[in-house]
Amino acid sequence: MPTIRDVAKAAGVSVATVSRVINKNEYVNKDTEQKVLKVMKELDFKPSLVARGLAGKKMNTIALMLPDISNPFFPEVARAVEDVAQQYDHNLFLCNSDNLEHKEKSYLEIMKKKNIDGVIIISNNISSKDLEHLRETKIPVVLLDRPASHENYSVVRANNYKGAQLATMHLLEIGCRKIAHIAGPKNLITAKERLKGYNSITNEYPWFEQTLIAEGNFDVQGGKTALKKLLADHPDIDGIFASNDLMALGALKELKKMGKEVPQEVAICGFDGIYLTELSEPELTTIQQPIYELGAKAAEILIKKLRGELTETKIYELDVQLIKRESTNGFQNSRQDNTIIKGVFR
Amino acid sequence: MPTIRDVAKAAGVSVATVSRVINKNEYVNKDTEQKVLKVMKELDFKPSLVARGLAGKKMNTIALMLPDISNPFFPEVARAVEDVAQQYDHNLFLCNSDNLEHKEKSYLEIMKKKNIDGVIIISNNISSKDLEHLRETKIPVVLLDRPASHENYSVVRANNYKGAQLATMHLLEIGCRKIAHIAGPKNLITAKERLKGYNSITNEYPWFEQTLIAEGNFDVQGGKTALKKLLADHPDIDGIFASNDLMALGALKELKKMGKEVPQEVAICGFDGIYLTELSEPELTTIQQPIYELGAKAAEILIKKLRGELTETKIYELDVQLIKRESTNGFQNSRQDNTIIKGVFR
DNA sequence: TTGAAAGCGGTACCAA
DNA sequence: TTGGTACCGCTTTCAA
Repeated sequence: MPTIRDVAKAAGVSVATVSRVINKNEYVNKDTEQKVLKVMKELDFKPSLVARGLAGKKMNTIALMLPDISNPFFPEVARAVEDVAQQYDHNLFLCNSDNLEHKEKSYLEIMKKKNIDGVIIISNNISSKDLEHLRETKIPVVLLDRPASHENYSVVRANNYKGAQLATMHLLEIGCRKIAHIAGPKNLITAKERLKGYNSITNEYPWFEQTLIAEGNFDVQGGKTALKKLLADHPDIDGIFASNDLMALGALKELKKMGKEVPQEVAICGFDGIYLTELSEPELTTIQQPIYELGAKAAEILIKKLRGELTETKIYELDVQLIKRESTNGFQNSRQDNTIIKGVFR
Repeated sequence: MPTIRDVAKAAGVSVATVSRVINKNEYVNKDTEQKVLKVMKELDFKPSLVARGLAGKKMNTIALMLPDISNPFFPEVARAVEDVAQQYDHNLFLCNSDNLEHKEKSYLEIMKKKNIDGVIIISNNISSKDLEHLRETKIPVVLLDRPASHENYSVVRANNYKGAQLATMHLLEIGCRKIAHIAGPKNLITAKERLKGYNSITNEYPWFEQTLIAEGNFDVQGGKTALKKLLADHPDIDGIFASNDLMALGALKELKKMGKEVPQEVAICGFDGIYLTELSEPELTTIQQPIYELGAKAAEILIKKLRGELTETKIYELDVQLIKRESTNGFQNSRQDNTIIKGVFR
């Protein structure tokens, strides 16, 4: 690989001049510029980004830290981040943390050592301390899907609370009269907010009790287990709002196995809007998060930050949307108390 | 961030000595070593990997180039690659190529400029020329899921031919008497091999004809479209082998919509063994590729190569496995010619 | 408008 | 066993 010196020599100019041509930010005589460009072509010169990085420039690399790329929610985020990064001539470092603090810390260290320009973090347990540590190094951070509590960082997230309300209200509106919730892990803010949204609606109903809430681990198995528990306690459940789609799909499977018809006997609604929800049978009603947009927004903000075009740190809350599909369409209300809901909603 | 010179000064030794302590490959006096280590702790010294890279060392970064991380097959590969990379203290560059040649080329250029140590490529159209170009730079390459034709590169792939045979034979064995194939894109070697495998079996049967093969685009929609075409031409199809799981799932959906019972009327088998196959209703019989292992193997080979521990370039063909599930379990053979198959298989 | 040269933060060779 | 220092390939003053 030819170096900048080779080019300079071949073009009969100084290294500095070649550098100027490369970076097009200082005046260079048109003729010399042409000459240099020509030589660069001929030699197939490719400037070393490593050397440039050492000389104080950005490496044009951002990192995306997430729990597990093989979990269906994240690939779409990653895709979005990479698309935007590419658009701005940046590359993507992928970090699977498994939500393990030591892996997260280790990655943060590596980012410093590799002069990563910025990082998008999706994590539940990054401590403020670690983030502060990162901040000393001036590496811009964007938090994805995280709480508002980190005042010092930009946060991109979806409106989980409202989404949960939409889901619960939808189940009520189609006639469900005993709606359970399969909640996510307590330590996840997103899960907590969805639970709150569910609570804010169901609280007002006489049939509501705490045992209508079961916790799952955001995966398919968690949904199955939670469903079994719920149905054991409350055989008359006729509506289920699961805190994410994977658990909803698990619950769906389990209901089938138990011989319950969905949606005729039990209606079910998920959260996230991952691709799988269109493939299940019946197709799953869900609260669609703008997954791609979340990633894209985070990437845009990050890149603007590290370009210095953006300094404010604020919260970007993206809107969610109810997608009605088969798993709630066709529910048969077999009870008499149709009127309860009306009193509440008007 | 403190530099190596800061450490040297604070410890009262030379830069060279500090470097020796860092790299532990030359003898250093125990006492000085301790002293230096202590100072490094105190100053929270983190050696710049960029500087090290410029000085001729490896960047400890490998790239994974694939069509689209949001396609369900790839995240698991990526996960495997990253796990192994991490194990060997390497990081992962993620490149979505969308199978677009210009994106692939552009990424290869960037890899050179960033001193990427090695790359795993999953692509259908990387030309040998591009690869040769990469080879000049001595960047080791491992091809994943690609043809044997690239004699100069290590290749990791699954036994597609055998897998297709397994699938087809399974359908025959459960009693199917007219088996169609939803093939993948003609330009994909994997798809071609699966088609060959299907052909090798069905060729021998009187009912076989070319119109029992329809081509899809390896996605859900492709499966739907292909199925409609097949059933229009051959309403009596009772078995379907799809070249990948997504198309099988699409076909499944479409069959449902048309009122055909799966597996009672039509049995169906996919290929890949992605996670989705366990979630569909009915659960999908499929040929399981060792997806994670494919990625892990590729990463291991690559890292061994760039460490110089491996120089031979060969083909690693991993075994596939038939996973029998509901989509073929319970097929009802309504015909009389049960005996045909027996003649062939014994 | 261009060139010379001092870094950037390490590695590694040569001496001592 | 250690220190001095050229060098990796580029950027960026400072002068010319």
